[in-house]
Amino acid sequence: MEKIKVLLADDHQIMLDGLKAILTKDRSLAVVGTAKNGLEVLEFLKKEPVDVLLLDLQMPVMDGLETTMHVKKAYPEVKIIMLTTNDEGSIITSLFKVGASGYLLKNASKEYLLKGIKDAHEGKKVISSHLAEKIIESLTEDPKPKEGTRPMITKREIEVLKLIAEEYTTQEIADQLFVSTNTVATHKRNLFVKMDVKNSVGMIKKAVDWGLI
Amino acid sequence: MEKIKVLLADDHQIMLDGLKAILTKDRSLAVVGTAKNGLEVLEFLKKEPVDVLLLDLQMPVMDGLETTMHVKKAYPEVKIIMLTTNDEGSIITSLFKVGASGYLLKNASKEYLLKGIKDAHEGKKVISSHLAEKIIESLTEDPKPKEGTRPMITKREIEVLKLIAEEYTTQEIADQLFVSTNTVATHKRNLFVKMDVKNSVGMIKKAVDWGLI
DNA sequence: GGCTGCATCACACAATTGTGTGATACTGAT
DNA sequence: ATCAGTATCACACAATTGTGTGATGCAGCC
Repeated sequence: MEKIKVLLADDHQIMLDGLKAILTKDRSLAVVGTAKNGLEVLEFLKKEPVDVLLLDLQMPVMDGLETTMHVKKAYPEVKIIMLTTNDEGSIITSLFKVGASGYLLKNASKEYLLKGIKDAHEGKKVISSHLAEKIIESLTEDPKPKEGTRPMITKREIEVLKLIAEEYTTQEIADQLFVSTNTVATHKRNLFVKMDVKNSVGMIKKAVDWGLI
Repeated sequence: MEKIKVLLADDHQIMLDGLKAILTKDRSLAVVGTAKNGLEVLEFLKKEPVDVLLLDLQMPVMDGLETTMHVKKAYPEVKIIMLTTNDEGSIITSLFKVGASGYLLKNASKEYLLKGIKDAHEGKKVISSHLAEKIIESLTEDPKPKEGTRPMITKREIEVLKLIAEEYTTQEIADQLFVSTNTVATHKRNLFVKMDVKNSVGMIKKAVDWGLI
């Protein structure tokens, strides 16, 4: 099988040497070059094809994120794995949005790194488990923590809410829930008060905002 | 050190036996009981404390998600790891929202499972790497791939649309735009047709979806 | 100069939504 | 046992929304 062509980019020479030492030990990989910043990466790509790009997030001149955007635009087939020391987390999602294939901590094990490169080359996304955790947490945490005391909305009210969002009339909702229109109207008015809105339109907007529907 | 008290819940006896066999081999864990559904889990918790709960997602009577909610409400300190055969992905986020600590595939390795239990016990979140990947992808994918085929909406209509979204009545909108209520009503009905909705609620939902407001 | 799309308005009427007020019954927690 | 919250319903009435139909003026376009 063809060797996977890897390009390394990091502003620290020691890091480059270390990575190179690790990667060249693996028969299926070939380190075809190194770069000290994003510009050098782009220069290199003009001359030679690359399969996987290992990119340090923190670099002078052109950092990892910016480099990723440029590279992905000009050479979409190149897989990019970002390396970082500290897991800032906040930029992770934007990183994947611009097309990165992976995001690993520099202290990842040798095996994990090698596996990551191969997985990325096959089109998979790779992340350190620490980072996975971080993402889950950011996914879990309420985007609006200001109103921790968000009014409590009951199960039945949610049902009504969802049906309203689906453009059903009060009558239709009543039929579906096997209750009278009066009941539905009551649920609605309670929702209006709880959510502090004037009408169904405001309610549905806020419900979307709150992730209720 | 105190052993980690683990409760297993799965509707298949074989699974319970298998898990028990694996877990009891680890000195730091103690399987304190098993349950066949969510109700049995709640029953057990009434009598005996548990550190970590291994929960099958698919169960009769009371499934994993529902059980998690109940358990977390009554015993918030209990860590819950969900086990599943197929990775549906869609419910992952809601799972973590209700307080689960982990989500693992049943075919996870023994080591991974044991590590997961210990990590969860320490308050970490654990997920199978497959699932992490899934999440990343769903996070990355563009939610609006077909913008071009949208009906053309005029400047004036957008103005009306935004004011509707802000809970103004037709009368108020007419006043703000210095036109008659009839005009506003006409804009509205044109919007209904163009956006293919039945009422203002549907319109605002779609408008949010389309990024119009 | 004619066509099309946009914005404007009118009038009438049906349908739906929103409000005020009060009532009953069940459940879970104190 | 009492109390708070939920869910249910009634009735009446005001306000608002949605619909059907038709009309005018104005711009930009071929």
